[in-house]
Amino acid sequence: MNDEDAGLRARLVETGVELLAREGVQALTLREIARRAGVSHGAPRRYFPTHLELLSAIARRGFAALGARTAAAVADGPQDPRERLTALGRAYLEFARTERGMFELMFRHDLLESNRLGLRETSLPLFEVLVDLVSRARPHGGTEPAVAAAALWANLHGIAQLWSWGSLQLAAGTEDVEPLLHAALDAHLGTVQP
Amino acid sequence: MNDEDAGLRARLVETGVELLAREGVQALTLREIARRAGVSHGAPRRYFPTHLELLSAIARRGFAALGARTAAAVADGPQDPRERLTALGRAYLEFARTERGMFELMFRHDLLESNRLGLRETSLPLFEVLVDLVSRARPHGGTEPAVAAAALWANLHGIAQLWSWGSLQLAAGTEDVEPLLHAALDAHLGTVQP
DNA sequence: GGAACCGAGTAGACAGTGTCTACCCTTTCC
DNA sequence: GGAAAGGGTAGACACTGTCTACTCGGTTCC
Repeated sequence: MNDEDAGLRARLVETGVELLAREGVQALTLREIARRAGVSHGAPRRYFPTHLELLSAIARRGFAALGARTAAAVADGPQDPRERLTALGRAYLEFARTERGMFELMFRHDLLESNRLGLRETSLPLFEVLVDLVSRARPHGGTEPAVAAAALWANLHGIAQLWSWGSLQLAAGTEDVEPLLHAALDAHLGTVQP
Repeated sequence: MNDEDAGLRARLVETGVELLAREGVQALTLREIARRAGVSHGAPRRYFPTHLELLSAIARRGFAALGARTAAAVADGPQDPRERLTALGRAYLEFARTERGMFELMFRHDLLESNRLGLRETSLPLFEVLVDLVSRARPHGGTEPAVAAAALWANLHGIAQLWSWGSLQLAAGTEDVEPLLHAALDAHLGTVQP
């Protein structure tokens, strides 16, 4: 009882994150999380009145991680906005690939609707970075920057989503997601004509 | 028992489709479907060994409907490939909006993984139409047609997905999805410079 | 210092779920 | 006419999420 005790609340979320990574989203039972955290099945109820609220807390960790990872990718690379967008997109797709269960949980409709996710706080920063980069990479664009950024985001998300279940690689006829990423970036930012 | 009797199998799927449209995906319990179909909870087991297989059969109806609707939209309009792609995209988004529950069910990961969906048969035709239209609307494109079509599809799908839970309209600052559709089409097909 | 209280976790109940198994009932076949 | 078999019933089982009564260790009163 020394390792990051900090109350049961945090331990439950932590346990959930690990369980999710290890065994997938269908393993995220309220009782199973409680079991792994070493408490009775009624204990979580004090902190999370319902199962969905616990899942939302876990998903929020995912949004934070995704935001941090994409932000790091953007900060690391060179300054060229297009390069940064490439890094951002790659990080997004990489997250969806490696953190499959988390990514699936994050975008579950029943979670998003009963919105205790606080998306406004957790994912708007990421989006603002995106708007900034897009408007700098595409200075003479016709469509409004926010709309263009939203369209690009949707493209990244769609690629991540469809890629994760293999139908897209079948359609595109490639085993690598990189061509799709570049196709999306070329499309939304304009191909540099040599 | 005259109304489209045709065996319990079809009736279960039909009941599931209606229940899904009326009450959403969380209402699609095996027992509830059986109840509404007027049989005992063990009856479906003869035709669908597991709950997932019944859900897959229902989802397959969704893919068929989506394919039919987009095909009709493409066939109806004018011949210009870009106009047809606009109609296709609009039909796709409209389907996601009006058939929310079905759309959600169709792209559930646990369904897609244990793949009894037969996606190769149900959604590849739609994709081939897409490839054809894209290559005609974008005759001098740099990227391979299949990849470009896949990227566009992913964009449509991402817009549908993100739009359906309201974060995208918040981000893009619009209540209408049409600007996003046009942004995506402009991006992937190239803006016609006047 | 003892009593009242209160936060935190336990344990059992309850309805509902998916799956499995034993049991009917009707129809068909020979 | 009796056997066989397909198609549906009904009950059991383990499991889930939620609710409620309870316990137990500390803290706070007076």
